[in-house]
Amino acid sequence: MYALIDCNNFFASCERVFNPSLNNKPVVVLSNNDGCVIARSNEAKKLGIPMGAPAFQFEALFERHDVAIYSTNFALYSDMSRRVMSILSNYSPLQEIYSIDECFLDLSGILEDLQKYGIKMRKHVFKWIGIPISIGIAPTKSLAKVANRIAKKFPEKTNNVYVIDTESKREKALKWIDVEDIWGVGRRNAKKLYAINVFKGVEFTELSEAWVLKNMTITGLNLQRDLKGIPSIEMDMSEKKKSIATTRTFEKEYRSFDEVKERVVTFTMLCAEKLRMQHSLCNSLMVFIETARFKESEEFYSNSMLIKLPFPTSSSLELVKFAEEAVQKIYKNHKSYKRAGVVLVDFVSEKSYQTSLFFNSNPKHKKLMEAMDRVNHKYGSNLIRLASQDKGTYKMKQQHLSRAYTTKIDEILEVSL
DNA sequence: TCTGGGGTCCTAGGACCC
DNA sequence: TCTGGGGTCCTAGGACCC
Repeated sequence: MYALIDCNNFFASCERVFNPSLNNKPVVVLSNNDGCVIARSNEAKKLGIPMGAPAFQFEALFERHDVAIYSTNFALYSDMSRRVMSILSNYSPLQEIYSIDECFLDLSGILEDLQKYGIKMRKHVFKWIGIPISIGIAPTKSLAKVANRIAKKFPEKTNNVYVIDTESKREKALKWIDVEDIWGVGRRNAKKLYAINVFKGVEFTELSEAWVLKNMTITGLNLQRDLKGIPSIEMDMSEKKKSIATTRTFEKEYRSFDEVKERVVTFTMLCAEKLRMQHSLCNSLMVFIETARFKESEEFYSNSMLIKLPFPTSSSLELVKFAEEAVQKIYKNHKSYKRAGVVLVDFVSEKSYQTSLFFNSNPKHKKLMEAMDRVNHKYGSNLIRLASQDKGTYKMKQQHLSRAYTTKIDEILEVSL
């Protein structure tokens, strides 16, 4: 059996932990630059504020209903996540951290009543961290997702824990769930399914495998089998990321190459630091820039460049050089840039990798980077930086930022990068 | 005035090989 | 009337997730 544990309205719940006066009140958390709504308390959901809603369109409604508004505080949320995950890891040796607020546990070999086991986890996390969670338990991962949805939808009846452990419960659950609400069925697939009169989960499981494979690829077929109760989606316990990205929408539009370049350099520095943290080297680097996509008065321009590196590296100095080269090639004059990003891909382990006959990463950089990371970690991530980085003079719009209650103050600054 | 950020996996088609 | 067959690797783009 697998459990899927999910924190309820995670970001909003994090804010509530440190400000209990928000309990029973509508709370929303906004994306960077206070742009979109990215988390809502149940009360806010009831007011009809949709996920991803542009904040400026809902200002009047926020005002009218006295909605508590927060800027995104990732230093806080990621630290709270770490704590929740750490507690949950006590309930199984096999934990897949699926996202900042969700994890799967493999419950094989747990002899206790699983409903009680789930309730125990819930109480434990709430008592120690103050975050409410919901738990779905079932014979496969996708069914655990369905069970979790039921636990959330009927909190009183289920105590926020629902177990699918019989064939009749599985059928009942699949008759209940709409096909578009199934994990792995997005808008596109839902449309295809509606077109052939498939609306409920159970109808999806009755489709021929050939149809599913043809129209929804192997991913869809694995999902279908998984929902039938045949485990077809494996646990993924790997801790290393396969790509690392830093992308930002700017607080204003940049017209000069130097401004755009400085931001790209800083993004590369952040990516490189994360890359070193997981002891990987990367073989490719992608840079993209784009103009304001919602502006009708100017034509939208977006371009990207993927650079295949001559050698694998995690040196900030080397990666920055390639990133500058890339941004130079895609930057066009007389445009106003609103967003840019850097993505590192194609990783190898720093412990064993193929060296090149002719070119290799400068061996001196390894120690330099180690020293830099150590200093920046201890004294704040801006202490040692490249001259070509931005000077931190730009300011992200964060009018409603809470404190980094559980971490150092300088990590707030890191978020603003 | 104002619309986020960070991931994973799969596939078709091109380029190349013998 | 008519021009082979069998592969691999890479990449861009699509679809999905939170």
